[in-house]
Amino acid sequence: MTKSADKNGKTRIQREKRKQILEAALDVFSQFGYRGSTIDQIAKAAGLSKPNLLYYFPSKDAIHAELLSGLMDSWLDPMRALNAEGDPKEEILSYVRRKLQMSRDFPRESRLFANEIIQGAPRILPAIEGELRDLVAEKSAIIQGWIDAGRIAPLDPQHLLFSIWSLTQHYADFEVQVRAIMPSEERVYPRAEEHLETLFTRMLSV
Amino acid sequence: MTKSADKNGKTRIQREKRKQILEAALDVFSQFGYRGSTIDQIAKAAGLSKPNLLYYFPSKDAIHAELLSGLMDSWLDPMRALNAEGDPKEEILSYVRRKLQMSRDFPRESRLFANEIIQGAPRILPAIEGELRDLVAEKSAIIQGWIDAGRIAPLDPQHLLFSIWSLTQHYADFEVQVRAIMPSEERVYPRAEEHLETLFTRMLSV
DNA sequence: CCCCATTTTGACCAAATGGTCAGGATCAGG
DNA sequence: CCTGATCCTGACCATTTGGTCAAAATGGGG
Repeated sequence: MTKSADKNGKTRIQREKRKQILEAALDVFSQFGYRGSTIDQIAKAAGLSKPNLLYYFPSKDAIHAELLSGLMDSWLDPMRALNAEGDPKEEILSYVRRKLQMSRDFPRESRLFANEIIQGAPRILPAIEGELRDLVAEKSAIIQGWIDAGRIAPLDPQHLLFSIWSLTQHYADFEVQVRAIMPSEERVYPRAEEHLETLFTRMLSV
Repeated sequence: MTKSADKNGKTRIQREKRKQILEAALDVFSQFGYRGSTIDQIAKAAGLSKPNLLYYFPSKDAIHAELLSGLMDSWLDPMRALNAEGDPKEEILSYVRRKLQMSRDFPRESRLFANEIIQGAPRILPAIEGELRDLVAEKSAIIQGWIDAGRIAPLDPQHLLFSIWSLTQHYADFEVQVRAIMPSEERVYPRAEEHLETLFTRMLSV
């Protein structure tokens, strides 16, 4: 009890290796989806043997579940920050910018999520029908309030949110396609940000 | 030579069964991705035994390849129809409407494509870097021409095309999420069409 | 209804996959 | 530097998977 089981219930090695494994698993799962990925692949990517990996996680499923559960929360953060008290147009534009930043900085997470949804969300449907749904309801109401007050142009708040998601996540999820079409363009994201700023500015102007 | 090998080089049964198989494979591949799908799954969905399926197609890969190659072409059709001679705003809006219709009528095809791209487009990268890239270049030039003529508001033509793709395909690829958030809403697509019409109208107005 | 081409099947195979286990290597506190 | 806990490995196992094959069933033109 003295040497092991520190405050976290884990040793230093456990913390390090678990992080390594999750990092590798993110690489693999985000590219091949759950069923298309193998424990061996993940183990190799993490620099471990398969039995060694299974010493840290009980199963393939457990790794995937841990990744997803950690993801959902941070994924919703940019939307949570949407503040009813702020300036409507600026609030929405900030949300778009934050979301685009996440596509740029965490494309693997975006693809992991996309894979899960496309395949019918077998593992996170509850979270979508719960947390996400509630959050959407809350923020839709705020946006509707802005519209009713004549502070932004009228539109469907829920579809506005869908538009924000699809426009921003596209750059991460379909990165290969984007790059194939603008190969020389190093600065995809700055241009994308400009474009989306233009788009939403025009769209929201009364 | 008399009884078999009609004009198509295939018998009636071959034509029927191959169609059945492709139909079933579309169901399965679009949901689980290539690596996540099994021949047995497809065979069962098509009402055949595995060896019987393999009598009609030489391998799992061949089925997938045939689906994808057939897809690429029809996928680009709506963009091909974009006509430099037409009214700019109406041309773009028609393109959006056609693309949204495809999401509504062929969601499995959309997801098959999305799966392929997310996973790095291992099988259709050439087509993307070829046909698609050329078509984008061509249509971007047309749009740029409209902008230069002051007929639509200025914006980045390539990113405009990305926006059209992402906004419309989202309703097919993330259908589960959309439905989870608007479960009561039977009329997702009519509303989506209205929303996108509003969005692009505002965006393109000088 | 005969006969050959076409279609279908069950049995089979090698490789891959998720997971287990006993024992050996290593680490760190005393 | 000893000792028990932690960490790691090779060997192993059952199941799944992509694919083959010989032989049986079926079909349809003559």
